[in-house]
Amino acid sequence: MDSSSANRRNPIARRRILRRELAVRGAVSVAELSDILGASAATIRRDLDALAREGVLERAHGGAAARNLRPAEEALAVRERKDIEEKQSIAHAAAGLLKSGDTVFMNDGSTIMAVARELAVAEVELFVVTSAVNVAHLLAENSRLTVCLLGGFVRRSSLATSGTFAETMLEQFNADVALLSSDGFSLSEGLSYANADDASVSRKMALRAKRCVALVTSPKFEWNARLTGVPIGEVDDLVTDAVPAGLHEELAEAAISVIEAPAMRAGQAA
Amino acid sequence: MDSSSANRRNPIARRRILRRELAVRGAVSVAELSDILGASAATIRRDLDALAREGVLERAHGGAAARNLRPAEEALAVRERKDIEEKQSIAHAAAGLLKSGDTVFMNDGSTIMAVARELAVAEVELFVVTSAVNVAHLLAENSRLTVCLLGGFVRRSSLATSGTFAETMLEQFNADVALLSSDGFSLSEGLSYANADDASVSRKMALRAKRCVALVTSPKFEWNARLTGVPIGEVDDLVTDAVPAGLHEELAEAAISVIEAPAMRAGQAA
DNA sequence: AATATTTTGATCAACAGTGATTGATTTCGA
DNA sequence: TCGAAATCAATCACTGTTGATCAAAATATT
Repeated sequence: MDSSSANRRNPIARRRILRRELAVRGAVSVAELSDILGASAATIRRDLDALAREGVLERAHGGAAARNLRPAEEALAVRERKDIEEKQSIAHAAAGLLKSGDTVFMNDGSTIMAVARELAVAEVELFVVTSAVNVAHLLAENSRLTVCLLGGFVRRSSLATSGTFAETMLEQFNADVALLSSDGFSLSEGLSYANADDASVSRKMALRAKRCVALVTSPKFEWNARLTGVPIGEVDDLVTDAVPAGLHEELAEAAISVIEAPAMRAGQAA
Repeated sequence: MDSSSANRRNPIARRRILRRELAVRGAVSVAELSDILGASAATIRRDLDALAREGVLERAHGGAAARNLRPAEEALAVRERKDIEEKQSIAHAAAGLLKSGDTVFMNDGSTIMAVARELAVAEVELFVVTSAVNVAHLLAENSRLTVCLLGGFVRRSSLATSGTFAETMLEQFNADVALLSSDGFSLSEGLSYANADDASVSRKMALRAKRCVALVTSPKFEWNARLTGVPIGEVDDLVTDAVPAGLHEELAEAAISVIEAPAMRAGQAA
């Protein structure tokens, strides 16, 4: 009724109806749509292909299905996929800094998750304190590692715990190393975060660890996220895939030792 | 209703329903799916094979089992698969006891994980406090649920947190309902556990909740595990697939209300 | 008004998804 | 351990879908 009245209309209107129809029904067939919208199958197919390119839906033989990855899951999945190579080499280098017996803080984020994957196959024995549920989930399966998970509310977007519980608990630990990722990094603001909980937990980790190692992928350089978490003075080491030109000297002045681990696209050394 | 309306449709929609079915039930048979989805067994088999290649599930003769569990920890996976139908119907019944706004304690174990799967697709809004990392991991993705994870050491065998941290934290909550699984159940010893941490956390949950609901699969009846966790007096409700003959009266005397949710092997009501 | 650009619908050969059939394989109960 | 029943992989024919191409129509541009 509603839809048929808007038949013979322009592409934008048609696609809007199409999207709504898809949202309501979850999945639609080309034939149905052609019927509802009064357009030929060819047109519908073109629409669907376009919307698929936009990522709104998933094409299938005979029709399409709405993309309902849960928002959180999708966001995480996308983040996981970004700059994978860079994150992996950073993670590998960072894991190399740890030695058996160390107590390690790890906050959350896709770079940290990459470190966790490294640790899962490494041979060091560690005591790991983390706020990331997925990191704990992965590492707890390993007998070489003792995993302590900070308690508190689990945030949907990042699957990390936060809040008073987490911070109070954190205050009872003293770590050798804190491995910290962030949303932004600059010499003026240090490690910055889009989320207040992340910022707060990360700062506390930095303060309570002897050595603070920042894991920063190159796109994050010279970018300040909303909140400053760890001031630059707290940072001892910086692990990154590539340091922007001109930053080397300033980092040296700030007494930050830099470990460069360039991403290896194809081949890689053992 | 939900599934049948989207029947005879495109592959993606079908596979999505299939995945959801799998997520909720933990395991599915080709015959059931063929019935539910209105597709031939050949098609279902092709779907399952495809999803198995994606690593979503594990193929088996006659059906498939969910595999959202980590690749490791075989023991957990095995326990997960034991008495699946019983656990599912218990989980379904237990989930039905909860109403929006409730604060719920959940300990850990495969039965509890089954409840989590139910809650993931249910429509209640809850505040969930749990010691199980995998439960938190699953539920945190859901916007209807606020998840609070107890902190502390993550045990490898069960992927649950325990220790002083967890217990101290637990003491700050007051719940409406505690959903508790156990390793053994008897009228003399109540809920018993093989692990001291489990016993201790569960007891504390029972004490701090207005209503204590025990989830017990029938093989656990009249079996006392090493440690008593929750004394029988604390138990208000018992959800189980089948109560052994003769136990009904004694349970009534102990003022425990029994909810029997027999396992459904093949057909199931919508 | 004339022309360029985009959108649309029709046609058709190639193709993918489905269900049925078959004979091999596995599972389960006796 | 054996045999019956269920499940499987492989194959085939059928149907509906696809993408490409092209001409007509609608729309925008000059």
